Amino acid sequence: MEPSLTGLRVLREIAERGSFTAAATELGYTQSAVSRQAAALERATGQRLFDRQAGGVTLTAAGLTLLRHAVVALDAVAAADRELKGLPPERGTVRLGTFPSAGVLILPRALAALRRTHPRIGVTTREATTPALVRALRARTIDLAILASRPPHRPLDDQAPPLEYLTLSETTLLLAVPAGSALAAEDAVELEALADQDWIAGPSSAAEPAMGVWPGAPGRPRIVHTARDWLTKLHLVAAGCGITTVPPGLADAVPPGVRLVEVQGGPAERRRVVLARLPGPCPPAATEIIRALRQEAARQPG
Amino acid sequence: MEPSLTGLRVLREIAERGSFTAAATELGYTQSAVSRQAAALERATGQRLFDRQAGGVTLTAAGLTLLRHAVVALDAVAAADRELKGLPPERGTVRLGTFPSAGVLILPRALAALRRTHPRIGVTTREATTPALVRALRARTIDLAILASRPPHRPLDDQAPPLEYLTLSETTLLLAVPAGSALAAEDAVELEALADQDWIAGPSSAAEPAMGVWPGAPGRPRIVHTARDWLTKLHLVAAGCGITTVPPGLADAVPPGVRLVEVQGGPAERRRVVLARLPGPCPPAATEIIRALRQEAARQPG
DNA sequence: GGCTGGTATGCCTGACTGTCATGGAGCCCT
DNA sequence: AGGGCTCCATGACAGTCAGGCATACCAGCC
Repeated sequence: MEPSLTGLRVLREIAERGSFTAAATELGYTQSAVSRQAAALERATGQRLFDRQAGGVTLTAAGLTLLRHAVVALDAVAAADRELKGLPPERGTVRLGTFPSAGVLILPRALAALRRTHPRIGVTTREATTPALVRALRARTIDLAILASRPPHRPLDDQAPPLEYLTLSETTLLLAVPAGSALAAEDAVELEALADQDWIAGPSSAAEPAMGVWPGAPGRPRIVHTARDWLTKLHLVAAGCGITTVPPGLADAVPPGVRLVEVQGGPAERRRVVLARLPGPCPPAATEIIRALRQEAARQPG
Repeated sequence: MEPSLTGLRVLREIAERGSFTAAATELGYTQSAVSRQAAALERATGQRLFDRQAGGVTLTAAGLTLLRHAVVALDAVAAADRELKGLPPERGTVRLGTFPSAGVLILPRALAALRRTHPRIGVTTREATTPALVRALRARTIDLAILASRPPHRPLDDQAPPLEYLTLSETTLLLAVPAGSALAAEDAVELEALADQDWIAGPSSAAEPAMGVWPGAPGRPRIVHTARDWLTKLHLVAAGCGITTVPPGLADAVPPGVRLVEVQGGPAERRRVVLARLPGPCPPAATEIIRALRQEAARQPG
């Protein structure tokens, strides 16, 4: 037997989403259909391709090799489709994945600079969580990923081949407080002052410590709002609804009524913005984007 | 809708065989199945892919572009299959197609030389008719083809992109006669002496003038034997059953009882041995084979 | 005008690929 | 420890599709 094209597409989606169910909803299938397709693939290849663990699925080594070839095949039929429709053959466009807050300042500036110097290079971007971006890199659905990393800066997965990382900038975390509040009186506040505060956090996932709350703040954080969007969070802060953490890259973008202060007395909260890609030859369009991103990152030091 | 993998495989086979029926028998299908697959492909792409003419099928421009991508996809899944089975990933092996008599001397010597200088390069060969080889080149089922060409040396098909040709050697035809016969008395015979002779021809096809009979020989040739195999033909000559034409490359291989003579008085019968390939980058293994073939061709001048 | 290549198509069956509904295994939180 | 959640597997079923078979059709050729 032989793997089918839809089987390969399902494989790619599973690799990218990290779970059968997510892949199913993404493809418009039922979870059971995806499960069957996965089983059919394993039957066709005669090997275990998926590591079913609680909470998701990762690809085995065999699954990764099949994925590598599957991407080639799927891209070929997609290219055929485009070419037969008379569309240009997708030349030189780079697919970029970013973690949510990268899209606020670094990315648009770098892209604007790139468009000035290399107007022919096409870029598409996609926002997603860090693990989703890592999976998308491995599924070759994106070419480059801008990720956030906190110490200790470990590799983001342990699959082979290891990803290549390039640090764009290294920053320290800031605290956004309402302009009129007591916390805004000085340029820096003490860690102890953060006890008994209302916090505005990001979408809280069970695994990660809630983004937006200062790590190591004393006491139990009282999360009163959660919002994905930076602008929402900052306006909540301006409205006096709470405080939250922000990367310094946003310094130029804070609305009136919000003040950014440093936090003293705890361990320095250093974050890295990291560019990740699969090892291997780098197409020229991608190197140009990397250059533009590094230049822009250097321009606004953390 | 989307073309299926089997559809693409059928497309490749049609391109290579030049007819639905031939593709069907090759794939173990019925002709009707192939016809339906072809129709499904055209439905999926929304374009006419095949030019149905009497006596066979050629690909349209759209068919050729689809074929180009189809080959990539099919190779990808084949490579995945190999790799998952633990086989080496088919690196550097070149698929060579030859016309029947190339296999006698040029090819084995060139391959022997190549194995001495580059033992790592793998070569597979396949013998077929000239049009089949041209189609196989276009279907990317072979990488290189050794073809025979007679004047006027036109391109062997009119599809795009045009094939690249490289003349390996240019020879003049010889006549194989029984050693004891009257024709063997001199080094050369007159064209008129070829009237009223028994001829040993190749498999006669309706389209081509029978191979083996001297072109322009006076009178109607009397074909008493037909044989594909060179050794068979030469032994028939040795047995006095008739005479036939041979390329001079076989000079070293004639069995006792056979003499090779030239023919005077007619137009020179010049043949070329031509190496053909699709335009585009040439993998290093292929260039090595080309080098070996040219070297061997130069060693035994026609 | 029959014959010999070739392709297209109506009819049928078996397989496959989906959905629906249900069951079972971990993990987390209380 | 147990309830609840999220995940994957699987039995039953239906619609579709891809094959085979038989036949019709078409063009060139003797």
